[in-house]
Amino acid sequence: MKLINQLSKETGIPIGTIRFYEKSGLFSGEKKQEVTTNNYVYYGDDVVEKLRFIQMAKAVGFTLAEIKEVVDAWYKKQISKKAKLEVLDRKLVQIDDKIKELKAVKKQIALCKFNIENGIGPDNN
Amino acid sequence: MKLINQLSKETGIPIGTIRFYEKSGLFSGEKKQEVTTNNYVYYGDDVVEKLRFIQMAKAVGFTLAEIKEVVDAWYKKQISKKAKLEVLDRKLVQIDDKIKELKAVKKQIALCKFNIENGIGPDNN
DNA sequence: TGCAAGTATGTAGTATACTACATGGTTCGC
DNA sequence: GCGAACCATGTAGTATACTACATACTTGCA
Repeated sequence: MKLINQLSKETGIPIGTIRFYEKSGLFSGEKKQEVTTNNYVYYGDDVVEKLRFIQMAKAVGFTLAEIKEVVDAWYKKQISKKAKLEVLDRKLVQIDDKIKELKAVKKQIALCKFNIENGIGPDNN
Repeated sequence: MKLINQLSKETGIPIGTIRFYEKSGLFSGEKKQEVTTNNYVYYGDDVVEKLRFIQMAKAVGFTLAEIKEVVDAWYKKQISKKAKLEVLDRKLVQIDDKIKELKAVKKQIALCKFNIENGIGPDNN
């Protein structure tokens, strides 16, 4: 079990951001009932995994709300199997769309590069 | 030459957002000097192209500032050929990173789906 | 034991990207 | 020629995602 500082060191995510994510319901740590002198919160390895997932998902343009959907689909017992699978299938479609769009952007930039290399300017100005 | 309303209809981007993008320096329309009764702004087909590019680039997590870099690399005469190509190469690397991350997220979600389908819950709770 | 470093809680401020609203002028169709 | 629809400008508000700061308590080490 880790304290927040260690969590931050392992993931590179600032402590303030981790607290913000926790407050947003993306995961939660636990207080140890055997410790009564303080109210420090401890986090398991699953939180490190979730943080890494959040990092990746954010980097490709998912919002925290969207990421929370996926995390809930995996961790919340209250949600039915069918509902979970629906959420995940929707995300997979979204991801494929994003990959398609990235390839389109890549193509555009490559074309743009080619034109610059060959001294071809834009149509206007 | 199009007015802002037509631009909005062609791209599906709200007028307010288009104005915001223009104010952010992503592109600019022009006033027609032969028209003196109003100060309507007209946009060329290049603006439609830029808007579509912005849409795609935003969908995959690029910020307007990052998008502006690319647009400037293509349209600004003041920037040297070398500097332009550097910007574009950096973006291409970023895009490849994003594609890699999307594939990693996809793998994670597929695994998550597999586990749910087979009734395997998460380690904790 | 003293004090730097770590932790919790809460509030406020910032950056980005819109979004809405108010005002005032213009154009177009009937 | 009049009203609906459109245009420009400006200001303010909202949502998201942090980021910083103040306060106060706790821990660990010299």
